[in-house]
Amino acid sequence: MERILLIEDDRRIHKALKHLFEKEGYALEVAADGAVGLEAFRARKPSLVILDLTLPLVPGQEVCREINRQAPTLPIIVLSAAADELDKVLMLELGADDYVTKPFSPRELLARVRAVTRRAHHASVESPYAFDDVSVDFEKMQLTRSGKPVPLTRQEFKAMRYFAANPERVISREELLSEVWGYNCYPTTRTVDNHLLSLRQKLEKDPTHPVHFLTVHGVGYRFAP
Amino acid sequence: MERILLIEDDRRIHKALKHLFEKEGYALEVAADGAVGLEAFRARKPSLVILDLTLPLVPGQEVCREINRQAPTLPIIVLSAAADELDKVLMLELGADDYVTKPFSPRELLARVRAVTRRAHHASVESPYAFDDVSVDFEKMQLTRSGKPVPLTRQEFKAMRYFAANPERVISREELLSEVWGYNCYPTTRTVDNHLLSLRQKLEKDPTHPVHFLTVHGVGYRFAP
DNA sequence: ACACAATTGTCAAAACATTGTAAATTCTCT
DNA sequence: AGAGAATTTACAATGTTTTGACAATTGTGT
Repeated sequence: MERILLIEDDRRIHKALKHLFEKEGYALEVAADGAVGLEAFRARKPSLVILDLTLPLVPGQEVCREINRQAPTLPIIVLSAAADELDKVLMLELGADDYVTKPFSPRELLARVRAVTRRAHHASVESPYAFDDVSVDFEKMQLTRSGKPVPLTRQEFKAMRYFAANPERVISREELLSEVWGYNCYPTTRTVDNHLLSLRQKLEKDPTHPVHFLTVHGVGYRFAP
Repeated sequence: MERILLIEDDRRIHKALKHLFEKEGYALEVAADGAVGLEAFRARKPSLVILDLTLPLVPGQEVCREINRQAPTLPIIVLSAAADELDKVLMLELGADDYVTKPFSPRELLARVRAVTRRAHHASVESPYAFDDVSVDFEKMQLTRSGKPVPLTRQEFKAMRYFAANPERVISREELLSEVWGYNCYPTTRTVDNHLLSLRQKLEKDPTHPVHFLTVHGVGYRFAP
């Protein structure tokens, strides 16, 4: 999955972008200042960076130059306040691939991201998906079992989606934790089990003898459609 | 067919756009100044307006504001001579949906038109629209419930419209904010809840047990006609 | 087959997060 | 200035996730 690193201190922008980009299949990671941003860039190796110029501590220009030096091919989109009518040429020389002035619409930015990455958007598991008497519409976030709607919680849905995307493969708890729960989140392993429990109770005919959500002892779980 | 109203005094632009847009299946109507433009807007009910800022007689800003007031959901794309950032901010506040600076290529404008219409899902809500005992006329901005008129405010209307255009789909607060509230606007998410509250109170039989405006915990809202 | 260790299933309480709601405040038009 | 709308605030109500105890199960070495 495409990982985007957003280096920006305005939390409202985090919120505004987070949802849209995740809906469109990007993983958006956020860093609130330049130092954290550079660190995150090195640690997470994103496939694209969105960088605010007006950052606390380290100026955005520095960050831009540094990222560009370490990863010359990594696309960078720069955000700048409308006030500082900056030098576009200078930005491009620092390694930026495009720039957007605030205020901007999340969708405008998304369009630029698409343009810059120019990468086909693969619809991996997209709806509708079905197994047994269960059918899942990921787009609408609805799941029905023999026609009747079954409410799933957010985490259950995420887990279901991940299983659907990786059928028949054994998936470890650690993998589920990082893929479904997110990187910076380390709940007890019991958490995963409990969610599997709910999935079984909601989707298996006999929850104590699961047919679809199988456990592979000592390794993890396997989804058999 | 999608009807576009072009309010622009430069005849060369008329010519350049007319041909391309009609080839692409849009009906392009032209008004050469602001007064004629407003009249045409009222008479022809276009599904999108392309508006030049530097108009004779009535300034484009006025026209934009007026159109936005009468039809808050009608997409407006603004053309302006200079890349003046102040204008961009102002325009978006006046209700423009996108902004193209001259000189531009007709194809670029076409792309923006496509983007804006797709975003607005304009085609997918026919007016009058009806569900349950409610019927909505989005063009006249009127809503009746079992025949009796129910006054909705602007935001409520916009939200209603967005829900109607996206039935059954889970819509997050962020999506509502960026689609209904607009570009450079990041109100608290509680704002959305309060508007949902009003919609429920005005349109649900039992506002505390909504049937149409459902909440999907942890994700957002879903409209079920 | 047996005991033992490690892993997993299950439940319910606790911790946490999200949402509903009304009232207060700010904003925007007249 | 005043009315109505939009937004924020504050808190209550609700729903979800995590945790930890314990039971049940599986795997391993003898």
